[in-house]
Amino acid sequence: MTSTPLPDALRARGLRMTAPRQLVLEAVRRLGHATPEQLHDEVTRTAAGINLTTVYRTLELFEQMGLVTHTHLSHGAPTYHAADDQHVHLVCRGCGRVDEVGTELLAPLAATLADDRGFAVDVGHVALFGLCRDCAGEGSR
Amino acid sequence: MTSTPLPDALRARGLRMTAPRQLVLEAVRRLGHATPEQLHDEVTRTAAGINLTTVYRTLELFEQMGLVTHTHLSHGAPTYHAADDQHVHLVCRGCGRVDEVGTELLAPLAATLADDRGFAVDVGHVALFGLCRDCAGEGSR
DNA sequence: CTGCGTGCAAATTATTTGCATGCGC
DNA sequence: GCGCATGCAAATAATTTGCACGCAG
Repeated sequence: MTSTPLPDALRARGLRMTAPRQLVLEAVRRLGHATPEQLHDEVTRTAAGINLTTVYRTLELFEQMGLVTHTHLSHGAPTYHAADDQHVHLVCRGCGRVDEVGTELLAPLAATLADDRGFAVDVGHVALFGLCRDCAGEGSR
Repeated sequence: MTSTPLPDALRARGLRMTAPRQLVLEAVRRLGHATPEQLHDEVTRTAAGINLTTVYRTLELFEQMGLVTHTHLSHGAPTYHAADDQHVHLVCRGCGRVDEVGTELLAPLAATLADDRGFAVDVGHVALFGLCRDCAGEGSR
């Protein structure tokens, strides 16, 4: 199920398989999308010895390796998620709720941009801001 | 050209028209999109006495008033731009260049999301990440 | 005159970095 | 055993806040 075997991915680069790395990746996959701090919390729940610093370093490493990506959802909270879990984020500016939709919705737009401007949109990195059904309703109050 | 008269907008809320506010708004409009620090630089070029703090406070105020909005373009750099200058940002992850396209490209997508999920996308707040024509070319090197 | 808005400096939060030790290979 | 990765603590960057004065209304 876990599409990318971590040990292999690391070995392929002459890097090492360690507990913190394993745990951080699992946390990323489990939480779906989370800030470095939230990930640290989650990891700490299992292994108390993990340092926030290590989470940052590990995330940076994983990002270079293409295992995770990060996006800015709300106000300056960088959010990490597994690269093999591609989806578009719908961030509600009213209630802060983050919803997800498949990337296929962006396909037409991506095609247009590629054709028109030669710009290759990274569809796994998209966050759209707006108002969800509930908050849009309240807005008309 | 300046579609919203600042003094009026401020007075309408019982707020005051001051030099810093005038300057910050002008800077936002002139730069198109910029970080708080860049705006501070720009403002300082004209009036040396303006404090970074004031820029932050003024931007926050303007945002509440709906005069400017902010988006996160690259890695955690909040970028402000005038609300009446709506466009979609195309951020190249290769060279960092920020391009702009009209919001009309998002219309079909926005319609689909509204119809499908009841989510009202704020099209003036969208940033799409990816690779521009130049960087996509180098990628195949 | 009356308070809002500003400048200044300090506080707070988020993130990065250096160094010595431990562990994977 | 060798060197990468980690933990710890301190450094740095980014943003916010408190207070007293000056200026807009």
